[in-house]
Amino acid sequence: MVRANIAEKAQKIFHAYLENKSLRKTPERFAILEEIYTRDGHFNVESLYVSMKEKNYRVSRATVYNTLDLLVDCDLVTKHQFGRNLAQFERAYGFRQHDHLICTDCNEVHEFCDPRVQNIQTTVGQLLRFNVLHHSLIFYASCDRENCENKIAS
Amino acid sequence: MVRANIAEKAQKIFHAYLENKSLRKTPERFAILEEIYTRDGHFNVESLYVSMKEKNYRVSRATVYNTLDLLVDCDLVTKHQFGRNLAQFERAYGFRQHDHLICTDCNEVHEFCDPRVQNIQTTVGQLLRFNVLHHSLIFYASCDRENCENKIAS
DNA sequence: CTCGGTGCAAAGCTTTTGCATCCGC
DNA sequence: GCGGATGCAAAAGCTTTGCACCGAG
Repeated sequence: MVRANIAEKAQKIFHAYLENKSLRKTPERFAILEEIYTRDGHFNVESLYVSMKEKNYRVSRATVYNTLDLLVDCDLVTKHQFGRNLAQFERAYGFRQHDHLICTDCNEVHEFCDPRVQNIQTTVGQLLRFNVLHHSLIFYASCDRENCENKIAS
Repeated sequence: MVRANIAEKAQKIFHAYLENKSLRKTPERFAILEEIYTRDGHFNVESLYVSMKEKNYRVSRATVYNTLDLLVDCDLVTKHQFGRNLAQFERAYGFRQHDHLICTDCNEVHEFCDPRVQNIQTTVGQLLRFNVLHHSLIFYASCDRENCENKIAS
């Protein structure tokens, strides 16, 4: 599935979600979703807000926050709490589920996928008698500088 | 090892750390460490600050933040970023390494331990050629209310 | 005696909130 | 037209910073 189709499908999912929850299908909401699916990788509220402002789109931070909450709720966007006071987001639809490794030297964020995480999730859920909905796994690691540069380049 | 010994040992570790880094062994620093090892479970900066104020100990928030950074650096305290803008901390010395499951219904924090996390850490480290120092694994789960009450009681 | 560490308060940053206006339904 | 949604700006909440004073080495 190419990116254009993914973005299109995401719009349909969002439309259905809003319909189902009796929420209004405002142009701002769809514009924000489109902007997100046009971007690559991770982003934060401020960069998303600035991007839209640069395109002369009239939005407020409040609307961006509000819409992101909705998108997270309908699983089109994932929210991460990597740093101290900066929430990071990323697209969640049409992209393989993965976890993150953060370089403590250069702060680069790398992605990885290990099926065993799912197994642990199942085991722990049964053990504690909880229904695990989702998870966050972050590895904090160091690298020698040159190795790091390679990773960034790739 | 009983708690008193753990706290005592932690004080010695901190003393050695400060010595090694040529940092001053101020009474505030040791008072903060003691307060932490006296408490149970998780805490945040504000609650720690209030506790010390209630005991009529003269400290400032700035010093609490500063000291916590040092304690995290020498592995006596672990820092978590559970919620949006509230960093949580917990003692790290003399307590088994574990991960967390957070109930999305009542926000209770439960602990669990699964050795397979270590295996994944090793695998991913080798794969991405990083030296993984530590990790954060959080499961977000829901419970039926009654089950939740039991967990809180235990 | 020096200068790192502290207390206090102000500033900084991200996120939330109040209110008048706007527009989807 | 009604009531939810938006934009703007002010407020809130956690954390950091500037500065004068204090006290560990």
